[in-house]
Formats: sequence, C-alpha cells, structure tokens
Amino acid sequence: MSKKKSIPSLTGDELARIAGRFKMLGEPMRLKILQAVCSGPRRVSDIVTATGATQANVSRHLSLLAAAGLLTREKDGQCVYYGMKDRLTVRMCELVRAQLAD
Amino acid sequence: MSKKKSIPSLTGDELARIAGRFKMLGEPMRLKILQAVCSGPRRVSDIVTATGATQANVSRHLSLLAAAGLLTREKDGQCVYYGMKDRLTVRMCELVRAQLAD
DNA sequence: TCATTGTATAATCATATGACGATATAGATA
DNA sequence: TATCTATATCGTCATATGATTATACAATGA
Repeated sequence: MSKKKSIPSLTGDELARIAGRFKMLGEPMRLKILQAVCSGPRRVSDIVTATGATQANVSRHLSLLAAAGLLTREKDGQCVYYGMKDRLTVRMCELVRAQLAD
Repeated sequence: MSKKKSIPSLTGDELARIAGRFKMLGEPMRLKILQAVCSGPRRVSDIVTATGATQANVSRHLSLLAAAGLLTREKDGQCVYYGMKDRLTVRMCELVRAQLAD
C-alpha cells in the first residue's frame, strides 16, 4: 500500500499545477537566472549582469519565480537578494541534462 | 572531482534544450496523455477516449512527445501504440507533485 | 476498386507571454 | 527636500502555440 507505480490518476487541477511548474522552468532565460543564483543568493543587479538581459526582464522573471515558490526573496537596504528555495529544481535540471546527453 | 554541485555553467544551447524539455511537460493536456500511457502502451483511439480531447489534438501532442523522445511509437496494422520511453518523466512528475503538496 | 476505420496533417483562430522602453516606487545620502 | 541608486511595474509589440475543423493518408476488408 506504500508502493505507488507511475502517475496515479491526477485531477485536472493537479495536472495544471504540475504543468505550471514545468512551464515555469521551460524558458531559457529563467534557467539562466536560476543558474546565476544556484550557488548562493544574488542581487538583482548582479543577476542582470550575469544574464545580460534587461533589468526589467530579469525583474519580471524573478518575480514569477519567487511567486512560484522556486526562489527566496530578501531585501537588504535598497538591494534585493534572490536565492534558490530548495535543491529540487537544480536536481531536475541535472536529470534532464543527463538524459539529453544520452 | 567527480562531485558536481548545482547547475554548472551551461551553454545557451544546453539551456535551450533543457528548457525545451520542461516546456514539453508544461502543458496539462500532454501530462494527461502521459498519464494515459504511463502504465503501458496505448492506442491513439484509447488515449483520445481517456483524455476526452479531440483526435487531432491528441495526435498532434503525441507526435510532439514522440519527436522529443518522451514516447515510443509502434504501428500495428492501422493502430499506433504510444508508450513511455523511460521512467524519468514519470519520476519528475512525481517529484514536482510531492513538492507542490508541501 | 470502393468503403470503412484509425491516424496524421493543414489552415485558421485565439490566447498567452517574453522582450523592450518608459516610468514609477523605495531606500539611501547629502 | 533634492537626488541618486536599485528594483518593480506598465504599455506595447511580436511571436509562439494550443485548440478546432476539415481534409488527407494508410491499412484492412468487402
């Protein structure tokens, strides 16, 4: 009774939530941002520099990622630090990367 | 030297590939289709029934999923059977689901 | 060959969303 | 207050893509 195989009948709502999380990870720019913060919290301005994207665009993606629960957000003076909320996201990226490498 | 931490500097091409895979999983209808075939290969017509979507729509998603390497495709007479290529996809869905459940 | 069934493709529409520029807000500093 | 810096938001545009309808293609059988 503890062993579950495969994806057990998920409700439409659950499917939408899961899909939403995958969709959140389905943008190269967002992965680039995650890459920039995965070794520790970073300021927005540093993430902007690291990604080479516009500040507005980075800010928008950061907001989405934080709202989705993937990033932590902490203010320090005028700066805002974003960091990984947990390691699962990074692990999933590694899994996919390994799989794509065949 | 064998231990890698976090996402190591990925090229833009790698990021795009990884994002592409996540995007593929970022549609509720596709997850619904995966759910329909995750316990064994199924005919298109059965997947259509299971999902309640139109045949054209299901066929299109199946083609995309197979082209992305997530599904196997096998013809048997006029029927076409689609099945999971490996278990990684299902495992990732479970991971996300568990995480969303907090 | 013709009809039927199962699957794939094409044309179209509607919607979602990523990127950009301009601007607004918040905090620090003089 | 005035102003500079850091971040967030708004308006707009362009593009991508999911859903639908209609049609094409393929395989089987009469």
